[in-house]
Amino acid sequence: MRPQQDRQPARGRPRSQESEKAILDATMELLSEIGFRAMTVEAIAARAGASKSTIYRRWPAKENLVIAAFAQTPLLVVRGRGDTVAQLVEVQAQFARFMQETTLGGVLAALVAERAHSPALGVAMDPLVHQRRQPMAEILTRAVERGELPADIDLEFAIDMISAPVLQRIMVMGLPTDRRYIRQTVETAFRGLGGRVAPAARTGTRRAQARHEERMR
Amino acid sequence: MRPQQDRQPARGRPRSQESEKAILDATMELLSEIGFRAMTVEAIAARAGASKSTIYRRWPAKENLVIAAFAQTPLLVVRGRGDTVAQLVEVQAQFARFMQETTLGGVLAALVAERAHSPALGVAMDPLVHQRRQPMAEILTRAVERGELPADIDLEFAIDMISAPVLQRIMVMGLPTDRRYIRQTVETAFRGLGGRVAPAARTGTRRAQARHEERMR
Amino acid sequence: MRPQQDRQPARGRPRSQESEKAILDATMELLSEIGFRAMTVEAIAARAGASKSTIYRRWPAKENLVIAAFAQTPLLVVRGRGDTVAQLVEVQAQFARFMQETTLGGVLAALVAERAHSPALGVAMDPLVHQRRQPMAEILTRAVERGELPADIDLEFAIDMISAPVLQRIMVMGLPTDRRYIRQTVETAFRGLGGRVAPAARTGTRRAQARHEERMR
Amino acid sequence: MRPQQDRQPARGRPRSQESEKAILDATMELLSEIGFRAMTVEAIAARAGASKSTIYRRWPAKENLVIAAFAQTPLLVVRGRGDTVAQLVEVQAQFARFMQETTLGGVLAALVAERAHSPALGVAMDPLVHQRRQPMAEILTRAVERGELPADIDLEFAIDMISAPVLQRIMVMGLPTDRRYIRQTVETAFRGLGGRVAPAARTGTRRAQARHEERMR
DNA sequence: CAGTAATCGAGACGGTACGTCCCGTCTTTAT
DNA sequence: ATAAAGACGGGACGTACCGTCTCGATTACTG
Repeated sequence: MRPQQDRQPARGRPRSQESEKAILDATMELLSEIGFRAMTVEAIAARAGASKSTIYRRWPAKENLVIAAFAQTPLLVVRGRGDTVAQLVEVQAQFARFMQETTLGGVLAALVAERAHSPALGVAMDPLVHQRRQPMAEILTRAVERGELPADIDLEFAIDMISAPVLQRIMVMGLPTDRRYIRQTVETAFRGLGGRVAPAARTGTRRAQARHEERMR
Repeated sequence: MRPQQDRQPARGRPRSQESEKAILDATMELLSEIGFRAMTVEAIAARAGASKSTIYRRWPAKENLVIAAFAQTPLLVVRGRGDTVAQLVEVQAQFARFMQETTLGGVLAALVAERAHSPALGVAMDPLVHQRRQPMAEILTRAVERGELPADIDLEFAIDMISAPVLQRIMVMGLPTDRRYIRQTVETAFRGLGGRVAPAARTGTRRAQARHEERMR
Repeated sequence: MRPQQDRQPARGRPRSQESEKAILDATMELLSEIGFRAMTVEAIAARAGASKSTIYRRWPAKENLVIAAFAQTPLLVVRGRGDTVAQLVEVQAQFARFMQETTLGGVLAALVAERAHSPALGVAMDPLVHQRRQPMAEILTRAVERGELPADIDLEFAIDMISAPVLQRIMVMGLPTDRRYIRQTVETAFRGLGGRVAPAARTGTRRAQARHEERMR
Repeated sequence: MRPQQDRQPARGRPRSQESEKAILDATMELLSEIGFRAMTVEAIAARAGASKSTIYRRWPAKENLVIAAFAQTPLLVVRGRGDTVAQLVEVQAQFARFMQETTLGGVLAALVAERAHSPALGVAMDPLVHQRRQPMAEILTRAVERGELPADIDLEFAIDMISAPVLQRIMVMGLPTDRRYIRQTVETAFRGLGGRVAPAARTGTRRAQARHEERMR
């Protein structure tokens, strides 16, 4: 994943960065328009104004090309504003918007499906997966420091709990997912993980739980 | 999903039920061995000892064949034993075992990916998705009746919260998933949803939360 | 080279004879129009209204396809009329006309060039080569029987001497070749081989033929 | 055919003569080893230790490169020794040896095939063709002067008759060709052309003809 | 002796055709 | 009417070369 070895001064004609960008852009466009399986390398080359050999010189297969296209999408940005739940909702909402606006939910599913029978693909995808989880890890770490979450919490597990419902709804169920749903999942997971939800963030579900707890006493 | 039944007395040679079974079995085997994309209809026909036309006469395309193969897998069984969390854990564990033993996690991902660009496939898959969620709905309904969960809970949302982490871990992350992880997710989600966890089911995370709550007071 | 084994009653859909003919015809047309190297299998398929797989199912490579196309050209016909030289001229002229009208001289050269590095191609071409020489062998045999040529003549060598100049001029030199040139080569070779050229036929087969027709009345 | 000479004193780095020789040598080697069509410019460059641009700077296409490689082969040498037939046999044998030792028969065929659809190539090849025929023209001219051949003989036609059988056997038929065969063809053609064969040169065929002529009387 | 200019190697570029593979359909004989 | 067999038109695959085009590094002559 390192950019290059910065070794020998690069002999021969250097690879065209314009071509590379055009190819990755065309890939993202076609991915959105017609999906992973229907997308052909020939169509990518045609749209990018490049040749097939230029594509295959860089990426050994369609999967790797798609991963590279994904990798150049903007990272999720963590804004330190708001309480922990609000920050988590923000990150999840960014992700949800990206997946739904570009119909890339299905692409991720396709990559995931391929990975089941191609270990190399798994290795190539790992950095992307962790990149997406990193912002949440930071938010949760700060929450632990502020005493909003148990000190001995398992971060990876916590991220699973918070992110899984949104990912499942978008990618597996293919259903539209709005901010209200995201807030609900984050709050429920946060509470289940032992988090202290700020009173101002209370929502319908929150109130329902409060009523329920009252009855329990 | 059933083929044409209750029709007129069937003219000509009747369709061979042996062939149909052999085709579906071969499909499941090949799905497990080489995955959805690498699997060809010709390979299925060869392994099943059938001809391609026999396959295409029954299912219009590869996706539908795979759905049919999935549809004949055993349903999840709900055993009324144990408390609510134990029952949910049992159902999830059954599902996890099935997905991991047969490497069908990737197949589900492939179907999901295809559905993104094929509405017809979505329609065909819906019954399967709901079938899998039905046992959990029953368990949760009983839990509400016993007062273990808020009366106004959104059942579909609750199922999302409980099932998503396991599905994500198996299908999206491709990681092995044991009963301990399943128990942890179910407990955390159950608690987040306002559920009353039976004392005997306490685990590490549960205790950590207890300690945390103590400190919070 | 045998037509078929006439074995098992041919299961499955039989190969289309129309396709086969269309492919061979398209091959001959393209061969004449643009030559062997410039001719692509895709162009043949397009013109024949067939698919590439239909072509590759029958012939493993372009060379074999071209040989097959050649093989369906009409055989040289020996007419027993006239004296030996006139018959030889007639056969050579038929061949020359065929090679020049269809510009297949270059194709034969291409096949010959390929054969140098492909023994299989040599084997495939052999029958064609001998087919072309057979009529001349018959004419020469009759000439020997009539005492017009030495009894112990080497037939293959004689054919070489008679046919080589015309073949060289058309194929190697690429020059137009008329009946006068053909007559000259045949007479010269025939004389060199010890043939007795009928005195009356010297200035032209034309007069010999006139005499022959007189006798016919 | 000479490159630009007598021009201005040449600015910039001069072309490398070592590269040029290495390229032509590599071309001849590969032609012999794998033939014209299988030979790639990249393979020539690799073997010659040159780059493709160095090749294309000198020759516009593969065909021209091959012609250049041919052009540097040694010319046929005429030795004035022996009678006319012996001299002709010597020249033909030199040519046959060269074609057979280096398997360049096939290369010549490939060039000939290309020329059929590329007039420019024909022009480029012409000097080579005439070079090969020139020694025979000289021998025949001397034979005419000595009265061994008719004074009104057509030189080009005579060369066709003498050289065609050997060329056909080597290049078209791809058969090994020994000195005996060459002598036979030259004698037969020479006799057919009205030549007076020296008594010492008599061979089997010659004697057969003698016997035949005897019977004719 | 510092430019200047053409050549060198390397290798990426847009193309084009290759021969293979599989799709989903069609056509045959046998049951 | 359905079965197995297998040919069909179609179209994408990934590879291999084509002949062209940058690159930085040489290697002469020129001023």
